[in-house]
Amino acid sequence: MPFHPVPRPRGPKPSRIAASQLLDAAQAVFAQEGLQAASLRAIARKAGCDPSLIYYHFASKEVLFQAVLARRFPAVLADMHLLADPADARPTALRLWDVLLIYHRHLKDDPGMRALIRGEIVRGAEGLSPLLADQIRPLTASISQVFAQGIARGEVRPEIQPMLATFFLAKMQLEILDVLPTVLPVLMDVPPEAAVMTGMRAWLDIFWRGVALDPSQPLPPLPSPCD
Amino acid sequence: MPFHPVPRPRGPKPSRIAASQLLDAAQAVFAQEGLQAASLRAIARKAGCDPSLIYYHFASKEVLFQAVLARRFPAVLADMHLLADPADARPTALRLWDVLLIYHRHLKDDPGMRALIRGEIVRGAEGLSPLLADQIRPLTASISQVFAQGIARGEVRPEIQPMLATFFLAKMQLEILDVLPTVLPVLMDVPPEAAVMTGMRAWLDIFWRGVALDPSQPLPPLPSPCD
DNA sequence: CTCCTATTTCAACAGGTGTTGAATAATGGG
DNA sequence: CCCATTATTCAACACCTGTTGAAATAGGAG
Repeated sequence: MPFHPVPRPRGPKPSRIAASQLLDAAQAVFAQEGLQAASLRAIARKAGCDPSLIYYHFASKEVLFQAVLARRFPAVLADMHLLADPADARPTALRLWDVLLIYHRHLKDDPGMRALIRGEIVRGAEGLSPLLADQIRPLTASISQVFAQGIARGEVRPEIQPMLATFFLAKMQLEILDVLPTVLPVLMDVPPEAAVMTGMRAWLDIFWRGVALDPSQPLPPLPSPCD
Repeated sequence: MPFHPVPRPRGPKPSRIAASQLLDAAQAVFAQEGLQAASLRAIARKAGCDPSLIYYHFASKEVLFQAVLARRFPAVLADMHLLADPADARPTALRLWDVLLIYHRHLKDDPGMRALIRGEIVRGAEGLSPLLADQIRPLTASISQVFAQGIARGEVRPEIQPMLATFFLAKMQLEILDVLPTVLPVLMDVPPEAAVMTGMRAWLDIFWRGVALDPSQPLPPLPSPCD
């Protein structure tokens, strides 16, 4: 004889769980575990619902993952697209600084998203790359245009491959954002709260000299994001 | 009534499986799947034995993984230590290229190892497992010495912080090794088998110009690892 | 030949995984 | 008030995981 001590009520709870809440939970778990290791049960637990509910909103784990990405990317993409405007006559170094700032602005409050992007990029091409690639491609294209325009304006060495330079600049930015606050205070005499800005400037300082047609010219003054 | 069609013989096979063979198989599987995703059954299958046999030689999956690492790390450390010899009078750019080559030589076949190092570094300085920290610290110290010697010899800009430069150089190297073969063929017209070398050279080209006292001087010819 | 020990396998455990189909409850419209 | 739709849960499936205890075997020692 089966014993059901407290047959909890089925059906919708008083407070419904919106798809956005599921996305929040999914993002958090995906960020910590990665796509492969993250379990739907853990996501459901975090969202406070049954794993099956996920299948009501999303066709599969993979679709859920893609939905998490699709929620954040358009805003970053829009900013980056704006930056690539050919009419923008500011020095290329300054525009590249803006690239870093855009990354920082959109991802600083979202360590989950950073870990997610980083993890999935690193985790290898086979499984998930196609999903992520479709979102990332237009983004890197915009940055690449800034380099191409820099070459045309005689500010960037013509041997520089815009796409490759984009890859180096963006990848490093993505990788160091998380660790700067813990690493920089150890490496240099920098308080943790200033570590991100200091580290980003130091990185652009080296990178820009490596890419500029005239590296003897110092970086222009770089505005802080609060300006 | 259970039916045992062919009760295969138990006991040792004609050719015994040494612990080193298990380590080989484990390394191969860990390399392809990573620590978490690799299954003992897959390792056993590769080694041609039963999963239980692993427990005869190693206490757990984690112990097996550590044994795989312990086999690799000392060699990297020794190479890097040799490179930091102050008597080494070669151009600093060439020595930095050697840093990249050492990383590449020792880690190219071992994404599991790379993933572990990367993960531990991201997790922050204090969270680093003591075993790994003790092995990484002298490694970064060696690279840092090369930068310091470069400054002393008037080849590297004196403003460059050796530890910070080490951080940028080594972190990027660690991060791009995995993705170059899949990313570079897309970004540039480079076949996958040449992607790693091409990408490493391009990265050092930019980085060295960013760090050098006289960036107008081009990189010296960089030997391939086969030389 | 006999026994012992090191090595190897088998079978099972307890738990986790993505996924599905049916059942159920709340909600809103007619 | 009823009824259809929507949101949610339950229970189960088939499979995979790390791990363990006992059984079995081969080879060498006596």
